[in-house]
Amino acid sequence: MSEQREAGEINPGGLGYLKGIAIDAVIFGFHDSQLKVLLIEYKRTGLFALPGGFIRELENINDAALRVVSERTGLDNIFLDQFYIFGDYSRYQPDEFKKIMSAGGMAPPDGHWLLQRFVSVGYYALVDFTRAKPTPAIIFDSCEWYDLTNMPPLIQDHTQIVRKALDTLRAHLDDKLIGFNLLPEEFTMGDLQQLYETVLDKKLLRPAFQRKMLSLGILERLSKKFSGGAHKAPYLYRFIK
Amino acid sequence: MSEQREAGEINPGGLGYLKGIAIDAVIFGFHDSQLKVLLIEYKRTGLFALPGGFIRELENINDAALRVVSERTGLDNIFLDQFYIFGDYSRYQPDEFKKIMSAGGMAPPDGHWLLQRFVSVGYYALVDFTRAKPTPAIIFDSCEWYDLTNMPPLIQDHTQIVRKALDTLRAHLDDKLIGFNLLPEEFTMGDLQQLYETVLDKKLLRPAFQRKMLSLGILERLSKKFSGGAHKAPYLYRFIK
DNA sequence: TTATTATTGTAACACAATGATACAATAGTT
DNA sequence: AACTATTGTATCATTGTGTTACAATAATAA
Repeated sequence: MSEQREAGEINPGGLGYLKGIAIDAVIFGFHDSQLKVLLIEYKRTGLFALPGGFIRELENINDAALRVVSERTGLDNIFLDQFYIFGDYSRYQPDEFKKIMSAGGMAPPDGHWLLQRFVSVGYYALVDFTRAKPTPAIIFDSCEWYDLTNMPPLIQDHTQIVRKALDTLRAHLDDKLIGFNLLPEEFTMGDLQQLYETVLDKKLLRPAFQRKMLSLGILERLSKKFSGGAHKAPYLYRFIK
Repeated sequence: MSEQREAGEINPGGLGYLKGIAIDAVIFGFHDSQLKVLLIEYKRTGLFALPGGFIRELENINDAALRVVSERTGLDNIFLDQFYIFGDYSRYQPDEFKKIMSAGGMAPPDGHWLLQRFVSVGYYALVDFTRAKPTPAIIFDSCEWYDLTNMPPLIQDHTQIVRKALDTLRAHLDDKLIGFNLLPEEFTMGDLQQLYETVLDKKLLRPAFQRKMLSLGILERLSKKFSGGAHKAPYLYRFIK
């Protein structure tokens, strides 16, 4: 990241990047029975946004998205899925970006490539909260986790992008079996159920949930046990694949 | 379409269109127990491709896709869904497009905007085969239906785009109840089952299929009957919504 | 050591959904 | 009026899920 140009960095010339296309990443984490989203704050603006970036001229879009998520979380081998492209003309709000660039110490001319209309490719990522290391870029004041239920207002249509990402996550949670990407390597059945209940925002019946999960044949019981409170200790599980 | 510039038309200056982004539409039809795809053939090239187009500077991407499908089929109120954006660098094959433009009577300079790298937003449409009127643009030799199982080779990655569209259609057929968009207004339970069997490429049990469909409460029995062969006549149904 | 307590793992039953077979009800044809 | 192919649906078996119940712990307290 030292020599190489960062995705979040504003490149005055736009050299080396595709114009008119950006990537926005909804990076989900799970902690304390809460779904979290990683948000960045542009320097000296108080404006919050999804981590994003641009696509290099020789780069696949999916690789650019991996790069963006990797730069913000420090993680590789991430679950990442492209879920929608946001291409309404009404997204085009150059004033907001002008403010961001000005606060960043640039006086962008009106025809600047970053002030033209942009289309955003939306990706959502599922990461292990305990392993992610939120990392701001130079032009950010911060890069931190926020409760999904307690996000600050976001620039542009980023709030709707988060909303659509959540809808997609919910729809895919069961049939694509992607939930475990949000958990650490080892976890209890209770952890897994809490994750499902949080994502789907509804209570599930414990016996049915356990039966279903075990019947899928994707869980390895580690025969180890927890040491916790005054009660029977749960088994730890690991996803096999 | 006379005054207004067509989406399929090659615009030498690229004025009025977003650069670097195109739309490709996989337009599905259903006829004779076969899934059909609408393909165009570029003039004097023998090159087949998906109907596509570009996005006007003031146009929403979804509207551009509607326009493309409408121009090729003559239909409005179409079921249309954006399913993926194809953004690999390896898609960039300027020679193929150079050939198309040359055959169209243009000698494109090397820096021409249509010879730059493009990203394609993939849409799939479900239309009533009996109502669609395939309509070529000026630069096409033809615009016709092809059996999904018997398509000519397509330019670029268009065959993969069709493949991914079909995967998406299969995944959504049941849970989004979109199949009826491929049928005419009135149809028999047998028609509907044949459609499902063709799309999913597997046999279904007649009693179970009928029970399931009727239990959904989305079918209106028209109490009319067919006059066909030497057997009991089936009811006609219509989707209600 | 032995109760106590909270929680886990799973058995057991009810109910719903689906797979599969059977058969009566036709719309023609012979 | 008998025959034939197909439709509509009843029926039963099987599977999956919702729900209740309870034995098996892992600490803590007596």
